[in-house]
Amino acid sequence: MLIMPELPEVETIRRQLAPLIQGAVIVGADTHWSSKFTPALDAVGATILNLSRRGKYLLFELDDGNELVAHLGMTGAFQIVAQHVAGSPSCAAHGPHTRAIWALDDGGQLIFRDIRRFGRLRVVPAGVYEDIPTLLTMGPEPLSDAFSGRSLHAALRGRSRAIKTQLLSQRPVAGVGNIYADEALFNARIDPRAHRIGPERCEVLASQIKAVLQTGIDNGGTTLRDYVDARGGEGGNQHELVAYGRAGEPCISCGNPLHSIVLDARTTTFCRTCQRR
DNA sequence: CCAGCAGCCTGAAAGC
DNA sequence: TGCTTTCAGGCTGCTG
Repeated sequence: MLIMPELPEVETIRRQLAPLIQGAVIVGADTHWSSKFTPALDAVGATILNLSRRGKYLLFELDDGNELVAHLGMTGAFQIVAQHVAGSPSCAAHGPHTRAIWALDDGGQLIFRDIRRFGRLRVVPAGVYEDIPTLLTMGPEPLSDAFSGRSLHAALRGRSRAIKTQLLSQRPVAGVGNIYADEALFNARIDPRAHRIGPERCEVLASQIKAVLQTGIDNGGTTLRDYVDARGGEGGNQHELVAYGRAGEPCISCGNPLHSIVLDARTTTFCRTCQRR
């Protein structure tokens, strides 16, 4: 499975998973040996009260005052195995890419798979993110009123890096990754390498960030290759993409071929004609 | 404080 | 055909 979980994909997983695990007691666990995943063992004994999201992070609220913080990295995915499974939970029993498994009191199991192991699991006191710098310094939720053209412009002030790099840093706004950054910048007609964005263009960009993320959620996320969500289904947002993954194909606005560059080690697709610095 | 960048990973695709 | 190389990229942690 290849997935690229940005805010819409994580939100889709959250909505599907939440009703299946709320109120469940974690009665056992097993993890991959890496310290990226072993902290999952610390959740054993707790009850899952709620599942929320901050940017691209999933937050499992536990009844002992702690929080299980999950980041899906590039290829992470959650799945519920509903049928009763006898014996201790075992990652090895669920294929080569299972990195964590939690046994629930109803006999089911919550499974975290992650082929490339870019994901990470941690248990921290609720809301205490001192050891998770990206979460600690994360900007406002893009679909909240706290994020606006004004807040974006203020966040960019005094920074010198390219606008796309800023967006991916999670600091001006939470949850934007490579796909939706390219889409929003295309729709806002802003060159991803632009360094200075005035108040008016920040208004347009903020509006487009909200729009592409909301559309992504409405479509159940973007499916690349054989990505599947928590239900094993696939999203439909890939059919809406106008920039990401379309290098060499005609711009939907001017018809010229879209251009591809590498910006901060990330593939970046944009229109040289329509998008201005 | 900020900018820049190597490193982490593995399967798919491309190259030879 | 089969082996090797390249590519994908969110975040962390180090250096300057």
